[in-house]
Amino acid sequence: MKYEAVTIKDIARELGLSTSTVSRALRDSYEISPETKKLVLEYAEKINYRPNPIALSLKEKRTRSIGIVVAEIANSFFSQIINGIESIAYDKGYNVIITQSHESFERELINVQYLASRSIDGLLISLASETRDLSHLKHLHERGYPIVFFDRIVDEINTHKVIVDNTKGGYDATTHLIKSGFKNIAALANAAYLSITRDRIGGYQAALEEHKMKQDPSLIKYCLHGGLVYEEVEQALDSLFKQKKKPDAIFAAADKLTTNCLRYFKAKGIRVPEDIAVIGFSNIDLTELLSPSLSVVRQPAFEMGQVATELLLNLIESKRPVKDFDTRMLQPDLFIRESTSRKNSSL
Amino acid sequence: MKYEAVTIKDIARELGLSTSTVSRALRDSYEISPETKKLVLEYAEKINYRPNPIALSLKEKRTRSIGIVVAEIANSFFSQIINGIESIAYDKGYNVIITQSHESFERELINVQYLASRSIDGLLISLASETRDLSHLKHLHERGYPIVFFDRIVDEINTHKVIVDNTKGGYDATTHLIKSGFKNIAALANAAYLSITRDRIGGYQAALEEHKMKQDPSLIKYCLHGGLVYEEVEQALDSLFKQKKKPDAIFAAADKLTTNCLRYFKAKGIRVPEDIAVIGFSNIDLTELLSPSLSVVRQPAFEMGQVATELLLNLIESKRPVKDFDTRMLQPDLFIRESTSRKNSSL
DNA sequence: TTGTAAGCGTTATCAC
DNA sequence: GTGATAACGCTTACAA
Repeated sequence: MKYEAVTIKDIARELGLSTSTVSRALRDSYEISPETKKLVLEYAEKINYRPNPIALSLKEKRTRSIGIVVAEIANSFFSQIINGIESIAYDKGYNVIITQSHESFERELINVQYLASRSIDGLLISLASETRDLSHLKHLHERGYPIVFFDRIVDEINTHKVIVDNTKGGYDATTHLIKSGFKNIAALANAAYLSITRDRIGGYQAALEEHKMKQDPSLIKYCLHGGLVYEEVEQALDSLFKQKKKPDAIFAAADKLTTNCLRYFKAKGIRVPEDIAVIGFSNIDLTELLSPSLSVVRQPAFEMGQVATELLLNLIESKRPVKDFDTRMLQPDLFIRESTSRKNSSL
Repeated sequence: MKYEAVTIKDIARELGLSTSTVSRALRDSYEISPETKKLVLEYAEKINYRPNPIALSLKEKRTRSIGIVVAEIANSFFSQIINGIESIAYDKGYNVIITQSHESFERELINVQYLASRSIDGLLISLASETRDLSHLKHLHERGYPIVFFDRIVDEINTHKVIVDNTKGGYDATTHLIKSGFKNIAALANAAYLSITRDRIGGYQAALEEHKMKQDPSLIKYCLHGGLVYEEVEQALDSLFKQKKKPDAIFAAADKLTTNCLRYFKAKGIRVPEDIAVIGFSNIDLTELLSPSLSVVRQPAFEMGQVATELLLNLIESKRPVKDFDTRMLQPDLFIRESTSRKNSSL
C-alpha cells in the first residue's frame, strides 16, 4: 500500500492558486498578501501538510542529516557517544541516522555506502574491528566528503578525529595494578591493528617498563572481534591460564572484553579479586552493581560525541575546503573499586 | 564544503550521449548496443558513479528504508529489538533508521514527523512513556501509512502489533515471589497509562488475588519516565519505605526501574535478598554478574524485532489496503536467580 | 539503437 | 501580489 502524502500541488489546486504562491505563502514571504497567506496556512494546517524532505534534499543538495557508524549500539560506550552526538545535532537542526557494523567490515562498507549515497551531509565513524581496507572511506574523503573519526581512528586519512588518551588510560590502569602489588599482569585487547589497541597496550607496556617489570608477550591476548562473541574471549583466557606462570591481574582493554572476562571467571569459579584482579576499559553503567564492583578506566563518551559532532558540523558548514584538521584528545578517568583491591597489597 | 557527486549528466556530457541512453546502459537495458553499454559502464566505474537515491526516492515514492522509534538505545531490551529488526530488514534489502524518544513526547513527535515525511516507507514504534496524545500517529495511520507497534502499544489505532504476554510476565514474577514466601510484595512500574504497565501490574494483581493475598494500592508506585532518571525511582522507593508496613519483596516492571532500584538499595545499605527480594522485568545481559545475581522476566526481544519487521514489510509491500491486523503475542521467560531466594522460604 | 520530454515536490527567477 | 518556468537527478513513454 503506497502512502500518498499531501503536496503543494494539492493545496494549489484546491485553492485555485499556483504552486509558487502556495510555496511562498507557506514560507511567509513578504510578497504574499495577508489574506492569501491566511488561506493557505489554514488549509495546509487542516490537511496536515508537511514539506517533502526528499524533494528539498534534491533541490538543496543537502539533507540536514548526519550519519553514524558504530560497532554496536548495545555497547554503553557507543550509546553514550550517540547521545552526545544527538544533543548537538538536534540543537543545530540536524537529524541523525544511526547504523551498526557489528564489527564486520562488510556491514561497515554497506552502511557507509548507504549513508554517503543517501546524501547525508557528513559521517561520524568508529571503525569496525575487522576493517583493514580503508579505500571506501578514502574515496569519500578525497572527494571532499565530510568525515570525522572517533574512538577507532586511522593515520592514513587526514581529517578531524576525536579520541580519548588511550595510552594514558592503559598506563593508568596498569600502574594502578602494579602499585596494588600485582606482579604478573596480563592484557586482553581488541584486534592488534586498531588504534585503540595499539595505544592502550602501549600504555600498559610503558607502565610495566617504567616499573621495571619484565614484559612477557604471551601475557597479551588479542580478540579479533573485540570480545563480541564470548568464545573469542574464552579461547584467549583458556590459553592465558594454560601457561605455567599464571597472571594475578588482567587489564581488559574494552567493554565487551571486560564483561566476557567476568563471565569467564564466574563460569570457571575463579574469584575476583582474590584469584585475579580485573580492571576494564569500560563505560558500562552497572559497574558499581557488579560483584565485585568493577575498577575501570572510563571515557567521557557523551563529550566525545559532542566534540565529534561539532567538528563535523564545522566541516559541513564551512564555505571553503578545510585543510587544517584537528585531533582532539580527551582525558579518561580511573575509577578504583573492589575488583582490583588486594588485601596483601604492597602499598 | 559541499560534496559534489557524479551524475548521469556528467557521464552523458563526457561521452556525448543523452542521459536516457546512459540511464538505460547502466540498467543494462536490452535496447542499448553492447558497445555503448561497455563504454558507459567502464566510464561510470572509472569515475565511481553512484546513483543518487534521493532522486530515485523522489521518483519512485519509496525509499527502501524503515524507521524505528524507541525510548533509549542504551536499554538492552531495545538494542536487542533493533538487532532483530535489522536482521530481517537487511535481508529484504531495506535500510533502517533508528531514532530515540528518550521517553519524551516532544522528541517522539519530531522523530515521527521527520521519519514519516517520506524519508521512510514504514514505521516501527514503541511509544515514549510521556505520550498520551496519539494524533500524530492516528493521522498517519488514517492516510494508510504503514505502522507497526511493538512493546508499548495502543488500542486506539488498529494496525499490526507485537507484544510479549506482559500479564503472564507480571503474574509469573509475582507468583514466584509468593511461592518463595514473601508476604508484602510491592510493584514499581512505568507510567500508569502505558499498555505494558497496565498488563504487567494486572498480572501482579491477578497473582495476589489468586493466592488470596491482600492488595494494597500504596504498594504500587508509578514512575512517569520509566526510571530513566534515578531521582524518580528514589522518590518512589522513599515513599514506599516510609510506610508502616514495609515491603519484603519488589517487582520492578521495567529495565531501568530494576537497575535504579538496585542502585537505591545499594546506596541505602538495604540488602538483597535478605532485606528485600527483587525481581525485574529486564533484558539486561549482565544479570548473572550482578551481586546478587538478578531474577528476571526476560522478553524475546530479538524475535520481537523480527516479527514486527516482517509484519511491517508485509504492510509496505501489500498491493491493496490491509484491513485485517494481527496482534502477535510472544512468551516471556522467567529466570530465577539469587535476588529472590529466601532461606526461610515456605517452599 | 538513441534522443526528447515529462514528471516526482520544491523553490528561485523572471514575468506580468 | 501572483503565476509560469526551470532546475535538482533520475526513469520512462514516446519519437525518431
